[in-house]
Amino acid sequence: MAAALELFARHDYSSVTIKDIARSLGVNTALIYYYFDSKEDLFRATLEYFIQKALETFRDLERANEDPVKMLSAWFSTQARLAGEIRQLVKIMLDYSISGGQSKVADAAIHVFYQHELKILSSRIQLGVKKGIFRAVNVKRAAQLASTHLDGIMVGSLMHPDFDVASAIRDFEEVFWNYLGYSPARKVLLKRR
Amino acid sequence: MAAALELFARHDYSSVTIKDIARSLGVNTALIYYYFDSKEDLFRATLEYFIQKALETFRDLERANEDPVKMLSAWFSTQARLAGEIRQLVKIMLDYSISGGQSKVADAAIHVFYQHELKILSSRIQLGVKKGIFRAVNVKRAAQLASTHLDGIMVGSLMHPDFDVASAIRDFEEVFWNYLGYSPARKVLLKRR
Amino acid sequence: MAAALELFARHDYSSVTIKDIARSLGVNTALIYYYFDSKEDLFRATLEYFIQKALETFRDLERANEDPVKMLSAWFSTQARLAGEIRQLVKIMLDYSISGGQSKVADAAIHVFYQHELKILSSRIQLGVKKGIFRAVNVKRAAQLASTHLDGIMVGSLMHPDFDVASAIRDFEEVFWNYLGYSPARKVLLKRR
Amino acid sequence: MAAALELFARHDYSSVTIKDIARSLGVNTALIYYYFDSKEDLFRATLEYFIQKALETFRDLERANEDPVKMLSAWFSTQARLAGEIRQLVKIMLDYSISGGQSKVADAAIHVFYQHELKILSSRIQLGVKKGIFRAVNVKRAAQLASTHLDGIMVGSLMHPDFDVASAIRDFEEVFWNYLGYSPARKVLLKRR
DNA sequence: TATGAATGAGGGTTCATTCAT
DNA sequence: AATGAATGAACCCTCATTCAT
Repeated sequence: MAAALELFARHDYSSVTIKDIARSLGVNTALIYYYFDSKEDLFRATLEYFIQKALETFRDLERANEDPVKMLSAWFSTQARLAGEIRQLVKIMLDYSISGGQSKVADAAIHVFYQHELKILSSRIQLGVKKGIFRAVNVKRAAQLASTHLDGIMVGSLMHPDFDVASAIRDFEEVFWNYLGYSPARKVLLKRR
Repeated sequence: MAAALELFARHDYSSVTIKDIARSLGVNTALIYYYFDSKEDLFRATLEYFIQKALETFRDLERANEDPVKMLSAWFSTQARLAGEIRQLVKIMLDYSISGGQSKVADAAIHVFYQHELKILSSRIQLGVKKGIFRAVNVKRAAQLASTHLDGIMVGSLMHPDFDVASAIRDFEEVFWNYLGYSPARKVLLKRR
Repeated sequence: MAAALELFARHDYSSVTIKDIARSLGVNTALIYYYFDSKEDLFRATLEYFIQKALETFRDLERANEDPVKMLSAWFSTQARLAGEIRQLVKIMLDYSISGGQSKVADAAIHVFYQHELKILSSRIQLGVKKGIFRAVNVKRAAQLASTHLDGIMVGSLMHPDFDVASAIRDFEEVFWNYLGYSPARKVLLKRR
Repeated sequence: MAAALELFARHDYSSVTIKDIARSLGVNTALIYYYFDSKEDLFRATLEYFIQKALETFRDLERANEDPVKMLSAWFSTQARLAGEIRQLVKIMLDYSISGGQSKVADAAIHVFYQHELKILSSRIQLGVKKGIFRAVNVKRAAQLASTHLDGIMVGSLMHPDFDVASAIRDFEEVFWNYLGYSPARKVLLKRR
């Protein structure tokens, strides 16, 4: 599945052949069919697997950071650190969505993934609002905004080879803190190039 | 090219066959090759054509609105109004980028498209800053931010069937005005659901 | 379809490849798919086509011979003369039946074929009985008997390379006339080896 | 081999996979190769085994019935009783013959099977003729006739789902006794529906 | 005796593309 | 400008068979 992700993330679903995947693993084509029912099944399994992995990362983030500011901050830096992986995931989710996903399970996985992301962001923003750290924004809308923007960044990096993901995330982070009415520590801002 | 766009926007490049396109036009497959060198050529031509069309729209926007606030406002509402078309365009640009675009001309077209969008946004934001309507933000960064977010919205609407593009644009618009240190006219805010 | 029949009659359905058929025609494999939806479609079309052709032969037989004895006599000699073709047809009908035919149309064609054969035989036997040429046999049973035996002969010739179809038909013919209580012209019997 | 027969009799040789056979036995595919050299070897072995079994039945029949009428009568009723098994056997012999059997041993087995059947029938018909029970028919031809007709019946039951084997056998039996110039016991005829 | 994993060969099918008209 | 027919290459998938254990 890692090999499949690698390829599916670089080319579109139809361009990736089972032979490509097998070759990249140094195994026989037929072996793929020993483990997966079909190309689509492999794709779906890969999608689900890496969605689960990403969810895991999110959950860890949530568990490790009670404090809203710290948590959001960690979320941004995780997105920056794992930009490569996340871009891959976004890319194959896009591929799947575009080609008119057939699998209920994969549909659900994607949905759960975004719902979970929103939930994590919402809950901490909510907490921040309640604690008076943030101003009284519409919590759901704020979470959606962050999630959507990160998608935009991933897409930007897919389309423009010289897109600077790290900078883009920092820029948005600044806007987002500002939007929440929170002034982040100076050091973060000083770090800026 | 319109027929091609329609299909390329709904499925991925590889899934769309020349036969599909010919059938949707009620003509013979071979006829496509009378007008285009190859499938890729048709795709490229389609891409370029609709990029040009989009650029046209942008240019009209620019020409019609001298005032920064009006222009940005018009830009947002155009994005909302033409969301369907723009999403199609974003989608095939994504497809093209992902499959590792080979054509210099298409690459250039995509580049020009985004550069132009940034240029329009930048120039008016700059003007607003100079006029004292906006605070002294980093102009380029602000333009990039808006462009990126709109991409995120388009992608969101590609992936989530029930994604509310209009709302998402309005939400971001609010954040963006806020970021620019500008308080938009009341009516806009009152319209909010 | 003639080329397909030739091959389907010699080997089983699964053993015959589309490539074989294309090669035997000196055309490209893909061309087969220009005319037929699938291998199965080609098989079905072939089956139906040759069943129709066989029915035609039967109908001619019926039309040409009013007299019961002449008609049955002609039927036997036609079976002998066209043994090669009929064996092919029986063979692919067997193949189809065995592999659990899926097509309603083909099922119907086979059914119609046998029903028509029975109808022709029955009607003339009936006439013979009415005219007092034959004894009062159970008409349907007699027709079924002849039809079944001819199938047996075709199968025999499929299984045993040295099976003498002509003799077998003559032998059965004698038994059949005897069964109908009719004494055929001497010359027929004198022809015997 | 019983499992193989079951499958080979229901579908054609090529359609039955080793995996199918293994699965129907609840064992691993590779295990089949522990006992048989190849798929063809398994098929051949199965064929030979069930031919031997059928021969056994014939031999028993021969041994148990000295009297020609009783023996032939028993032969017919055995064919009716074991129609299911015999049809399976005929079917795979057909499959084998059609696909151009390669194995000398299997060829020989099929040949021996039919020769033996003919021998049994011939010898008893001969005896009946000598004893004056039957008229002076051509013994070989009479045996061949019965054998061929039974094949026809089996084929009929393969092709037509509602083919009534028992009736067909009874019908032919009547014709056959008539042909031999023998009037069977009344009870047999009365049994007719 | 039995299994899971692996392979090579090939089959059906599709599709971009071309050719003749 | 338009079409029907034809082709070559490739792709997904299956299957008999083998290997290591």
